[in-house]
Amino acid sequence: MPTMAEVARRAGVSVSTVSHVVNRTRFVSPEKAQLINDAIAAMGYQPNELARSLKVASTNSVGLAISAISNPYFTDIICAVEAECARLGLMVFLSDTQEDPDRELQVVRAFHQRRVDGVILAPSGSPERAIAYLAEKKLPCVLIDRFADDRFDQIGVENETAMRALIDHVVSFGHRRIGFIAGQPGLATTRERVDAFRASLAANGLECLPHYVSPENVDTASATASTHAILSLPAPPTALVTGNNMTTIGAVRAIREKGLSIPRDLSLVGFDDFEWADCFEPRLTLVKQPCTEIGRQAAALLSERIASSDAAPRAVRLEATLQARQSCGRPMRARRCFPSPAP
Amino acid sequence: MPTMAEVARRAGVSVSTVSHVVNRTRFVSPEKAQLINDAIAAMGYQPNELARSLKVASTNSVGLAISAISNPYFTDIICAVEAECARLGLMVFLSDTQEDPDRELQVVRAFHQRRVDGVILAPSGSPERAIAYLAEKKLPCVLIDRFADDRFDQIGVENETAMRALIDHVVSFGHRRIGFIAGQPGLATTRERVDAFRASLAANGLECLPHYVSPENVDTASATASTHAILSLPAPPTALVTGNNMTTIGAVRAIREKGLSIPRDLSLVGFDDFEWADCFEPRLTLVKQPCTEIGRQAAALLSERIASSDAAPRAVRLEATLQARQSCGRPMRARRCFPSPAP
DNA sequence: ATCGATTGCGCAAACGTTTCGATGACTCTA
DNA sequence: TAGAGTCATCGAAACGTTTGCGCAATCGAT
Repeated sequence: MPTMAEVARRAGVSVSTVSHVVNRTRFVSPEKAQLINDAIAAMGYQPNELARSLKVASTNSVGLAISAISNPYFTDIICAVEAECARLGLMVFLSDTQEDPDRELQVVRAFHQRRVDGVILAPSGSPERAIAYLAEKKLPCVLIDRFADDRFDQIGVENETAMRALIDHVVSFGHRRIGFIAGQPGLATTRERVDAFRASLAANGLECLPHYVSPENVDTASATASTHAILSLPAPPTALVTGNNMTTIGAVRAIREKGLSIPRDLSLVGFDDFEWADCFEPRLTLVKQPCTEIGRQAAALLSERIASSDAAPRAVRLEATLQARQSCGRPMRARRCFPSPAP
Repeated sequence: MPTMAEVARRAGVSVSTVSHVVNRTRFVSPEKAQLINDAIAAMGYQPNELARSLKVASTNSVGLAISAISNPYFTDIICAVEAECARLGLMVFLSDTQEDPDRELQVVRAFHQRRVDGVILAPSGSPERAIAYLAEKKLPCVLIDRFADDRFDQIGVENETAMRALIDHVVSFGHRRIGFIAGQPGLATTRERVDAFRASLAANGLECLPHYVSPENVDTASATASTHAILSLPAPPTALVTGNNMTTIGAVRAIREKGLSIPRDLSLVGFDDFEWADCFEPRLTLVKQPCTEIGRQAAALLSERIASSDAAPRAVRLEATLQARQSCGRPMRARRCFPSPAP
């Protein structure tokens, strides 16, 4: 593998001159420049970014630590982060923390050892140790999905208003008994949505029955089980809200297994829209998060943070929008006594 | 940021001794080791992996260049690659080539400049330049999705047998007019599946009508258009085969727009199963690719290649399995004259 | 012709590791 | 007690860059 020194020798100049033509960092006479460029081409020289990084103490790379890469919700985010980073000339290290705080710390540490310029973290359920590490090492970092540590930049979505829109939508059809299949325990997002669920119910003058909310569902299977449990209640809900894409799948499976039809027997709405949603039968009413924008802004925020590490941390909240489709109808019992829903 | 030298000074030893305790690469007396470890803990020392890599000429990192990260087909592959690499102690750089040969070359070059130990490449439609670069620089590399360059390790799936299974399945229901909505032009996979489609039809004694196959669909929108075109033929097919997940979505949309019902009016089967497939109505009959296994083996293959770069290249073909569900029925016209399909 | 400015380039010291060879301080054998 | 042999440690030379400093040559002005 040719080095600058070899290029310099071949071109009959010093390494510093080679460096300066490679980086266009100082004027070099056209003849020498030509010589050098010829030598570079002839030898197929490629600068060693490691050596450069070591010297200038900056790697032009960032670490992207995701709590569960396989979750389709993160796919678009990862994609957008990568795209924006590419635009900014940054390479991205991708790692899956698997919702495991130990692994999360390990990943952040590995990023640091490779001297990434910054980290984008979608925190696990208990990210304290990783967060503390990042803070201690003063590593530029932005948190995705929001986390209440105001020492860091954060980007997430307006869960309260989105949930409120969802509940208002459901209530407008006449539902009064509404269940909630929440997502992964521990996640800030889950907590926020549970709280918002209660608050939205209250805002509509509805009470939140404890066994109508299933607060901890780690995967589709547990969501299926929780849905079964809720639907087996003596007085089951007439509408179900799901906390994320996993729980939506789980709920759909349970409803199908019970032989119920959406929205005739039961209404179903939830969080996390996805590309195929309009191919479902019925088409699912879901809250769509601006994943691409989240990813893009996360990268942009990080890059600004890297540039000026002392600026005040910023928390960005993006708006999620309700994709009203056809999985919410009027409740069974209410069919005859309620008017048509508001448009 | 503390360095080895500072740790050494604090512990009252030489840097080489520190290096040896950090890497457990030589015996050091317990007392000194203790001193050193204390110093490391006290200063929060983290080894600079850049310097290490520069010295030992190995970065313990690999580049993963994907032609389209956002394609859900690749999500599981990326996830599996990351998991296996993590197990092997490798960090992964992720980049999206966006199906663009220029960008692909650029990405591979960036990987090389960062001196990755190897590259996993899901090639674009015309990957020649990137491939040539990899070969010239002798960068260890494994190709995902197979590509006919036997200088490299390759991993992909048995498209011929999978397509054959699909066609046999459809034919067993009595279909004789079968259309094909193929995927992205230029991809080896697309070519293989088109060929296999023709061959499988022939094997069933069926002719392949030219306007029944739509060979170039870059995204869901073009697949929708192609499907519309095929279904508007004077004698349209009674069954449609789709070449990948994108074209499946596109086809479903077109069929829905035309007001047709699956499988009553038209049967639909295709490539690329996905987690939600069983939530569709009707549940879609699809070929499921062993994505996780592809990713895992890609990483494993690469790691072996890195270890011994002179071994003969290997091509691994994994089997794809037909997930027979409910989107294939008997053709309209044949309803009355065909027996029930084979089980 | 002489003198400062300017211009184009080379030298060499970092950056933070790894690792080879060298160096004492021991212990053991004769 | 001298010499060989261990043993634990140290010093210093790499690895491939960047970049501050300085030097010779050229230039325009006096």
